[in-house]
Amino acid sequence: MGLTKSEIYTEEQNRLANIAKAFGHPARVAILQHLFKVNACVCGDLVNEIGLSQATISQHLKELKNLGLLKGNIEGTSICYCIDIENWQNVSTYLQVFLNQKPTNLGECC
Amino acid sequence: MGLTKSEIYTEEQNRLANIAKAFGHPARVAILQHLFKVNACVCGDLVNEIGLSQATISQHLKELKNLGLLKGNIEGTSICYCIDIENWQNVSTYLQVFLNQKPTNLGECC
DNA sequence: TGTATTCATCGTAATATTGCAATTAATAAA
DNA sequence: TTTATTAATTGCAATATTACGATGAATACA
Repeated sequence: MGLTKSEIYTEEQNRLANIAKAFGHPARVAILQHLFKVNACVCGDLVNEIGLSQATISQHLKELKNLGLLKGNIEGTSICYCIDIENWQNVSTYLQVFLNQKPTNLGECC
Repeated sequence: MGLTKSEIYTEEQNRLANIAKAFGHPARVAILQHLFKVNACVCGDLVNEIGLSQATISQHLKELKNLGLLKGNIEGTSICYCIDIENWQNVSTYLQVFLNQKPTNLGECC
């Protein structure tokens, strides 16, 4: 039905999936990479840097902000975006614990 | 238009996004967690373990296989799935390089 | 040879996501 | 005040994803 049944999963499973989903689009990867490089960037610069419309960039920024990965300072009519390093590390670590898990016992069949 | 414009992104950006997308659904997180725990598991067990139909589980397994995260051995009428540890580590490391990047210069505004 | 079991695939329906044009809101500058 | 600039929001269209029932393919067992 296209509707993810979030209620049958654990908190951790839903949180991991939500975090991963934020990185699951090349536009958001590109935005994050650019912000890491310049570490201070207004929305308009991102529109020029990446080949998408201002409206679309704004939507992707919103998703990244919802996860707490970005923070922004208002500078006149523009907003300067940066990576929220502290939160980035929290989110990043949470995902990396999952990525670094090992099998509890060696496989007997494969 | 609902169509991701992959051609405007770098190889790396597309690859990172594809990897992240595989982890971007709680059912796939749950499947991977279970496989890590028991390290050998047929599809039917996953259907019981997770509350989804056999058809849906099979679809999710396909996506994980496409990324090379799983390998399977045929055992009679059933298939035994395991984590492909070597490939898991390749994929995992690729994503973690991205997650562990640092800003090149300190932000001046945020 | 059936029959049962197990997983894959197909068809479908519904929700989610992506992308953009148009509009709105807010501030700066004239 | 008016105009310009910048970003957010809204509304729409199209593609993508999720989920399941039905069906198909392959093997084990009788």
